[in-house]
Amino acid sequence: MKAPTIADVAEEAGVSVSTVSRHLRGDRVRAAERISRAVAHLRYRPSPAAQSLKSGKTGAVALVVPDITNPFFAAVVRGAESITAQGGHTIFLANTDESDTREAEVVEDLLTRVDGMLLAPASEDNPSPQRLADAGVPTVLIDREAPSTGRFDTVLIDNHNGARSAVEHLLSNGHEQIATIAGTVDSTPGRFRLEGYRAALAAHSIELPPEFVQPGGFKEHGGYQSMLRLLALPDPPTAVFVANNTMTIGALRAIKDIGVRVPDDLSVVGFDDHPFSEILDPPLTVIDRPMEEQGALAMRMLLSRMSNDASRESRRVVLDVRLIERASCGPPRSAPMGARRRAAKS
Amino acid sequence: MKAPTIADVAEEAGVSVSTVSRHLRGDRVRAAERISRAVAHLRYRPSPAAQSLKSGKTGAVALVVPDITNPFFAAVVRGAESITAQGGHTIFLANTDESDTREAEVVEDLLTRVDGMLLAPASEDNPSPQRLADAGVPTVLIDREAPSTGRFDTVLIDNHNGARSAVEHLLSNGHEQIATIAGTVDSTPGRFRLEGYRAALAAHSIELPPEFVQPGGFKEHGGYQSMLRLLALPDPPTAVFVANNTMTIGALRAIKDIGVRVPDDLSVVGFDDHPFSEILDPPLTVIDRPMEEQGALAMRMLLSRMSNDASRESRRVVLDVRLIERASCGPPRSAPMGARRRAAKS
DNA sequence: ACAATTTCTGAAACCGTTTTCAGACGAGGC
DNA sequence: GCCTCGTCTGAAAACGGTTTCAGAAATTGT
Repeated sequence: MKAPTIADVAEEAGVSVSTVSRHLRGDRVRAAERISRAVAHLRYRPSPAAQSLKSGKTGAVALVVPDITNPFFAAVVRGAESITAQGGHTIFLANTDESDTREAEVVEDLLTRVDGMLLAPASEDNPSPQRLADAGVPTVLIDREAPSTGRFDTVLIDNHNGARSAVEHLLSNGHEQIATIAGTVDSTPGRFRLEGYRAALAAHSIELPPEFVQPGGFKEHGGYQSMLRLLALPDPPTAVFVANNTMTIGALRAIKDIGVRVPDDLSVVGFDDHPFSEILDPPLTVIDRPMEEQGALAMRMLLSRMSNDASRESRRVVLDVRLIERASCGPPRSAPMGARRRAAKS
Repeated sequence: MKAPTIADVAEEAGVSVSTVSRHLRGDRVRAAERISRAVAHLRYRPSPAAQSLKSGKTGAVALVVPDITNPFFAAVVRGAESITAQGGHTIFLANTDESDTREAEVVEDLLTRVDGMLLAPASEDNPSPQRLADAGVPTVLIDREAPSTGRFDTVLIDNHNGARSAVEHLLSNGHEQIATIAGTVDSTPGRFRLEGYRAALAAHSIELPPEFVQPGGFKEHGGYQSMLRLLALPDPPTAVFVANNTMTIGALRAIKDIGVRVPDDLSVVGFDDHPFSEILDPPLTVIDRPMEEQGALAMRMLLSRMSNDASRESRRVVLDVRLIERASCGPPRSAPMGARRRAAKS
């Protein structure tokens, strides 16, 4: 009923607790055989609480994400998990619901319970990373940077290039009226994906009305509303780059509700792939990235930071993304384009 | 740099550690004001390790799922998380990859680190629940039952009725050649969904060839292969009930690859809804269930079991499911079966 | 002002490990 | 056979809190 302690084992084996402890930690000990039997017989498991009290190590790592139901973060969790599965660390998971205040609470609570933390901050101007640094907790940032960049290990993806190549794909299809549904701009992915979009257009000297950048807040509902607004414009875009997966769902729902046809009336590129992308009609062209690898890499960096001397210079890794071409993009409708192009060039 | 202890606070406030401890636990204390200041000033946080060593409580709860990237389990995590967010428990998350041996390891490791566990066992004949019971860890089973049913708190959904109403929906559309892509049969959902399918057919005295039950193992690839086999049958079904979300993705991919039209050539019902279901073409008819609620309810039951006297009788809750009718089901092709059979063969 | 009562307080024991420190024991060299 | 050396062992002191216990201080009543 009640969990056996090391003293119970010692008694059953007829030795002192010190000897049992030593045997368990791998020292050579005369009564090794008897102790092992006692351990097995009593089903003894050392108390993690007592161990961490003594050692100062908890054997746990925290993983804090803004939204676990987002398939990207689910994949990150899985990637991170696959690394610790080997090495004896267990994972505390927490969800912040994209809220800075919730994140602060969660971080404050986890601070003392873990040896290190993987954190995807809700926003860039957010005190959590600093708090972790102050408390001396090794930290790796995932997907989002800290204000004081360069001082934290960080695992990012190439948001700028991803967005740029999405837009360039549309440009190469002949589009010029290209809108975007952007994420929250005070987050790293939101910021850089918007910049990439702008950079691609600027490279082709295309200027567009401000309504072509719609804020979607990275939420499905935001994507829905944004797409509705874009399609209601007197001079609507012929192509849209949607800056994340959940907004894409909303955007496609709006498209379906309105009855616009893809890619005939409108070309669409999303960000982040999903098994469903392939079976949509038409299959969705997206920017893909190695999600599980991002989580796994972050965890590896954290473990290394935790074991190696903690003062080594911090690293910032940027993973490559790639365009997966499917059928949601095509040339703009021929008739209006002529007029439009002329208008744009003159 | 190094974390302050209660002794540091006591010194700064000019009282004994006992007084500080009492104040922190809520007792009236004369030096309350001074102590609070010292706590704030030093940013003191009590050590969870020391606290649990003394109290025997860890303040943590484990949540063990077979696959975190499955949106259902992601939702369960979120639901469970939303409950603990209030009450001061933190969550250990572990993934078992649907493997019994991995689950045993994980459970064994977490056993000592938590006050209670939420577990979705990989299979029904699986020693983990028993192990938890032996160790005296309060446990609530999610979505899957234990062999010795009735001895654990369990939060299930009505798999049987879900499957039955899916098949009845197809029957009411005029189908008789109804196949199913089943999950793993040694899991609770797999078993009951298959039974529900069979019960619906039996109620209408319909007998079908054994090939109409295809094992898909709850995996996307299994769904893909199964659908391929069904469509290659000399006398293929006119409707298919797919027993979970990931297999449905695979099945739809197969349908797309082969070029079969839904619902004209084939009607499809899936199990578990998803935001994508609505934007598929055609939108997918599914059995829906309250996923987050399932997680939240399980967590509530666990917390109650942990606080209330642990020996109260165990409860088995079965949540209702409902059919969401969309456009992936229609009447079978009007042409008589005979004609179709001939066409397929030639 | 004094006794009886209540409220606060600090010292010390305890939770289950690990680790230091001496000391016990056995082996080997002379 | 005795001494030295090395190996193994157990007692005890941490780790950082909570809680018991007894005593000190404050409060109350007369």
